[in-house]
Amino acid sequence: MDTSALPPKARLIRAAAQLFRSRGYHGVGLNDLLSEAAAPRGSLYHHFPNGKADLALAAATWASDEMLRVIAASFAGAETFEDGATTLCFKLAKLFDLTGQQDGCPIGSTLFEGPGNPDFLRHAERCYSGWIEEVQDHATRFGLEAAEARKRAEHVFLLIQGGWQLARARQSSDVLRGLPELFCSA
Amino acid sequence: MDTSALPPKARLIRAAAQLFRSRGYHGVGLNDLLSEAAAPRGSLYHHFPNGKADLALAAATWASDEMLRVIAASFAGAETFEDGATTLCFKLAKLFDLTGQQDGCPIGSTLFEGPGNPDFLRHAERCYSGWIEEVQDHATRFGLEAAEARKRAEHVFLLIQGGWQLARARQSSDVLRGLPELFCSA
DNA sequence: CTATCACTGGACCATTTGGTCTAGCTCTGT
DNA sequence: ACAGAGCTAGACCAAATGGTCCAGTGATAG
Repeated sequence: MDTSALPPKARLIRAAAQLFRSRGYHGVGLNDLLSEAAAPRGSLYHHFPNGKADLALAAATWASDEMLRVIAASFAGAETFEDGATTLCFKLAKLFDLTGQQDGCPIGSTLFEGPGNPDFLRHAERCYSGWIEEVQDHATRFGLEAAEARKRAEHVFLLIQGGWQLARARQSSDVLRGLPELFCSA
Repeated sequence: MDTSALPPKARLIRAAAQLFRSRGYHGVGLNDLLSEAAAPRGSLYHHFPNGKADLALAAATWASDEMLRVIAASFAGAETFEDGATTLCFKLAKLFDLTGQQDGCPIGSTLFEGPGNPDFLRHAERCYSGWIEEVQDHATRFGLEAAEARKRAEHVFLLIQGGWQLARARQSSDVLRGLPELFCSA
């Protein structure tokens, strides 16, 4: 992805999302961040007055929105709920391979570390809820009753989260590709 | 847990396991670590020549062994596989509550950050494999055929991993307690 | 043309980071 | 009693960290 044409703020967000996802919030220094984004220090603190923390929140939001788009795209051409969820798993597997096979959930990696920062956890909760609701909406669209739809959506969410974790440890996207077998038999 | 009577090496490992689990590898400084363990710097580098990295590996091993014990205990008095797995989820929910409702998987939090360190990922993979095999063994013990046992074990593992993540974001152990509903209907 | 403004560039700073080193302590076995 | 290993204590260090500050720059509005 060539980001050199984007305005600095967007470059910062993308660089942050990418780096945090693979090394975690505390694992990324401002120097890494700024050189990756090819932006000077001043820009960061102009666009994000609270510095690293603000940037992390923005990066998480951006990554979360991307994820929503992936979910929507997966279910767009689906015939059934299982069909859409399966496509989603395969898309994520492909993404996992593209990003070097060692990135976890963009939200978790970015936000699960600021101990004294309740904003981080609250934001993570909001992102995750958004994902689950998006999947749930597609489930109801396929005719599932509300409670059942929620259950199926959470099931898929949990499997994907777990799958990311295991895929990371194994450095293999096969885990993600094997997920459909688990929620289809249900 | 009173660790003041333990030898310094054990105190370091326990403190490391606890701190890494809630703040991640890079989120914990040596100062935090040493003051939590009430051990001087010299001890750390005597017992763990490679410093923080060695300690993290040791802490992960220790945490992984604890987890194996929890799994074994959960299945010990179980009548069926689902029974044991359910007990496991409830035990983990309790543990989650006890540790302040914001700790994730001890392995993931500790080992998924050292970017240039392949040992970390390999070690994580070994720990996870150990957990899955332990669950799988109990599944076969209850009469499940090998392939089916592995599938069920992986399913439970993935749900628990995902559950940890979501529980952390929601700061609620209810997610963990709701997992049995998902693997029992399968 | 010029005043204003959002933005950039980078020098600079206090603090913290992970890590080294060595003097001395405390156990052991003889 | 003594030697020597095993271990502890903490002073010390270079490098990196997140953050501040302000002089400039370029575009836009009057």
